[in-house]
Amino acid sequence: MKTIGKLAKELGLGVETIRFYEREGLIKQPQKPQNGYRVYDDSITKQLQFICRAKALGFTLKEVASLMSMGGDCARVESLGLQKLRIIQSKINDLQGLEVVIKEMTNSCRNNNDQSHCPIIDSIK
Amino acid sequence: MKTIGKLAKELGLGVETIRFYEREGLIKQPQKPQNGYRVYDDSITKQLQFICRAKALGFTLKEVASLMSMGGDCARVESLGLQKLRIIQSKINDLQGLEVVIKEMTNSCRNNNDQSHCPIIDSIK
DNA sequence: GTAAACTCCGTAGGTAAGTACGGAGTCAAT
DNA sequence: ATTGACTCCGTACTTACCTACGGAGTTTAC
Repeated sequence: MKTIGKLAKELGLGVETIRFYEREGLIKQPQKPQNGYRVYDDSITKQLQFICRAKALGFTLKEVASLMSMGGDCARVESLGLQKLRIIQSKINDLQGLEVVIKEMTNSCRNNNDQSHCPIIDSIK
Repeated sequence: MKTIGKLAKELGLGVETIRFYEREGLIKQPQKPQNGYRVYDDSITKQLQFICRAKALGFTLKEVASLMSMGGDCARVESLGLQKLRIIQSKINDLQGLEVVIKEMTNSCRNNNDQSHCPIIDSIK
């Protein structure tokens, strides 16, 4: 049993962030004793770790909420995962395209001897 | 010479977006004749295309403003480019990591026969 | 026993890059 | 001459995800 500050510290989150997740319906407000302070047990830690991991995997908070509400509906979870996968793959593609373009640009810059203007600026114009 | 609506249409931008870029200092407010309407010549088209291209390369509007103010300082432009390149490469890395994890997760889902719970949800818990 | 640290709540602010609104003036076509 | 489209301006709203503030009550450490 711990209070919100300890929980936050334990997970590397801000107190406000935990309250925010509660407001957003990602976690439930725990029982509060006489003094009005939130008191958490260990199950909340798992839930918050779930949220953090899913976030790290690129899911938005809304999607995390969906995932959590799906319980164990494997087909639906899988479909959300596949959808994320497609998005991630297309992002990778885009970024690799950018990588090539920017590499070319900085190379042309490196080889430029004319101080009066820059091939990147010129080419982008 | 064209008014803001035509310019916007020509570039596929919104009128408000052009006004926004003006407010942000990316482009200058053009001369306005008696009626108060903005009137643009062709040089603005190049500037806005520059902005759009740089944005497509992953530069933020602030960075675009920097680039534009650098004139032809090749070394500085190159350094901004290389910095972007590093960011892009690390993003690609991260996303490829995610790709692997999500692939594994959806695969385990696909092979799951137990309807009562989902390996993705289980593993993330 | 008192000062520091913690918690409560609701609301406001911040970021990035726009997008929308409202009321007023202006221009083009019929 | 009137309708509809266009423009002006400043401000507020949007999305996603927090972060900060203010003022009050509570707990902990010395």
